[in-house]
Amino acid sequence: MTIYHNIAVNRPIEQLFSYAHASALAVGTRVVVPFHNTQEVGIVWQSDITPDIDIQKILPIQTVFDKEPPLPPEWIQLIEFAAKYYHYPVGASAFVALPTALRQAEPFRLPEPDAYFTLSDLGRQQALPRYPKQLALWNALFSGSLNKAAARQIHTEAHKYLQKWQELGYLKTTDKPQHVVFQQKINLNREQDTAVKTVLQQQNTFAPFLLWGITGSGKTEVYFEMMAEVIANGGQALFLVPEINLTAQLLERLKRRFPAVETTILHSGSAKMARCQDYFRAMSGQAKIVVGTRLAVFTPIQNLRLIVVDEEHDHSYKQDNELRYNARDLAVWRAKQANCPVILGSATPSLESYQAALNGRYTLLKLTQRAKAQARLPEITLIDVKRQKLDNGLSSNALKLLEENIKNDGLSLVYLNRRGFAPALFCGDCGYSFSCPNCSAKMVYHKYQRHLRCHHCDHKIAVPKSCPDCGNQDLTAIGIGTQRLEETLKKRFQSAHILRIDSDTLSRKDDWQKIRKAIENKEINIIIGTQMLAKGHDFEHLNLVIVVNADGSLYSADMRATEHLFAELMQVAGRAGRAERAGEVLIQTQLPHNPLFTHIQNHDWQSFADDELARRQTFAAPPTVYTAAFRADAVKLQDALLFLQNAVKQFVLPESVVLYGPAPQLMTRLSGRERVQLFLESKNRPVLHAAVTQFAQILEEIQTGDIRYAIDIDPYEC
DNA sequence: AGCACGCCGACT
DNA sequence: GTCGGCGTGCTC
Repeated sequence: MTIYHNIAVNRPIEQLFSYAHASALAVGTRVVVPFHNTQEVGIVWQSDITPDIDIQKILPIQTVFDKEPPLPPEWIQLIEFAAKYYHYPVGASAFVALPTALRQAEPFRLPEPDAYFTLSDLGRQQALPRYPKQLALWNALFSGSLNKAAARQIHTEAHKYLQKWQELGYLKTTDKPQHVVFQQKINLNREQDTAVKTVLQQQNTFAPFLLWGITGSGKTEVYFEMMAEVIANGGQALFLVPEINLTAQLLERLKRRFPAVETTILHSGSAKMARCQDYFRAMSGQAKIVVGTRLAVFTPIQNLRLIVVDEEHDHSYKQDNELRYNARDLAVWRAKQANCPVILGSATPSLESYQAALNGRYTLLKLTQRAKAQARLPEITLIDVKRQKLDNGLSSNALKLLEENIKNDGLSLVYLNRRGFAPALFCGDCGYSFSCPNCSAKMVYHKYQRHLRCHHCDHKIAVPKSCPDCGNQDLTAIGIGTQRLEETLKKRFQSAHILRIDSDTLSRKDDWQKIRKAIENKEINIIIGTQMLAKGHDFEHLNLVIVVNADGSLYSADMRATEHLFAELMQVAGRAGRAERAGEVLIQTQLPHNPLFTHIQNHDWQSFADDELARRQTFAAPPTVYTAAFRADAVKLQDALLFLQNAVKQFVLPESVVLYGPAPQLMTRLSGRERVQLFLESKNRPVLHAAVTQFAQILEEIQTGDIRYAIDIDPYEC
């Protein structure tokens, strides 16, 4: 008997390919098939089909990985949806979503089914261990059951003690986890409690929530409480965090709150095999909590009962290459598929989610109080730096506050989102500036590395001795970067301990632990930091934040720039005064009258969002309309431009779709290629989708030679 | 994406 | 006469 199957392969081509096998294979099975003149990994996408090509041409499937459980139908549906929605080939989409070990043409050996340990009756009568780590393990075994992986999360030497206690007869093993009892119950305030109860009432229905909670309002406790309940009922929870937020701090909190719950952490750093195991542990229902960055949204989860998307406004949920998906949006789709609640949480929600809450698609939950009653919101002061003389970018007010804070043994953060010594080097005579040969950007002056570097393509040149145009040797560094701030502050406060933290100083991963310790031990007076520091890292005693330059994005044409700046400033400001000591924030700006700052000073996200939403309405910008971007690049600008222009000529613009462009992108040159773009917008999503499909077809037909292009649905940059 | 096929310039 | 440039087209 011959059964035909449609197989998805990892190629950027739209079609599936038909192959023959002696028996019907389950959809989702991994296979190896002959393709072109090599072997390719494939996934059975459709089983038992009637092929639409000549049967003579159909080749047999070569290998079937039948020891692996097939990917579940829900996963196939999810990929299918993502591929269609983001206009990316389905085969390639599937392989973006798969852990690397499963992209290889090798069988994956499943880990042994886990044994679960719990205390036996004899064990329950024994005296408690004396050492804290052992005690923690004991407590976890007392209140629930643990497999080895979960035990190791509590105590790295757990296997030793498990063996010892088992030999003594203190333990019994089961193949199913015991009902899990939770150790500590956290006291929630009324708002937190209401949020938890509201969500839990809808446990078995698709229910999207927007959880708006000011910084320090205890969103994490709310998530944990809901997760606890869902897990106690036998379900699994998916917890998405932005890239930068997957910190040791969060993992410690999870471990403390869920000592006896099997947790899986998926991120780009985890080893290939480990990630693959996690995939299967989640798929089989073993892992109760799946934590991860955007990629984790594709984890197959057997009994998904709750999804949390923390910091839902964060742009790192959007992938900006290959399959350009937004994990937050796919999370909502998954919740609908699984009939479970999804919570999008943020102190500064995205306007998309806010609008959804306003028109009733999402339920809005509010946390307006700081969880620690004594922790007050920081006082925010604006400094108009337009007419003030600055000392290397710092106002006299800023310097005064820093000096006082050093005296008082406080911790200050000087925030500037710009690495290097100075963002540009100019000739003092003729005004020549050094630009990157590959990109439309100035080269950044790095004083200590003695080079100029492009922050977009990483092109480096030695610091020039003289102007190539007029020969003048007087070259001046214009503007302020973190290196220059560091130099200035070290000169000024010679006895203070000053630490610069940006991606230039933090090259090695383990550096961070040491730095954390030093900061927590109050060995540091001033931290100079970039965006890296703004998110996810709490330092209890941080009480002064100086924002050196808040304006960059206010001059930009990007609609979302303001939204982004607001979130960034709120986040940075939120670093201050988490403990009992009141925090102080100083923002240096040239545009103090921009209404954005009033809202920042009042800690008033909602007014900001209302204003901004009204503005978007008048400009017919997202989220009022849906958008799609088409970006093309070529070595010559003209080629890329003509490519899109020719497509427009053939395009039949549907009613209620608006076309903008094509025009050069904001950053026209990047890595030696010239980039142009075009937008389609519509109030109606299906209409837009149809228009995009039509346009994509034209592009595919006329694409030649050097031109590359990409489709970006719901783009962030526009 | 790969990889082969295919039709025009500089080489033993 | 051939080696090889990368433009075009196909992969069950």
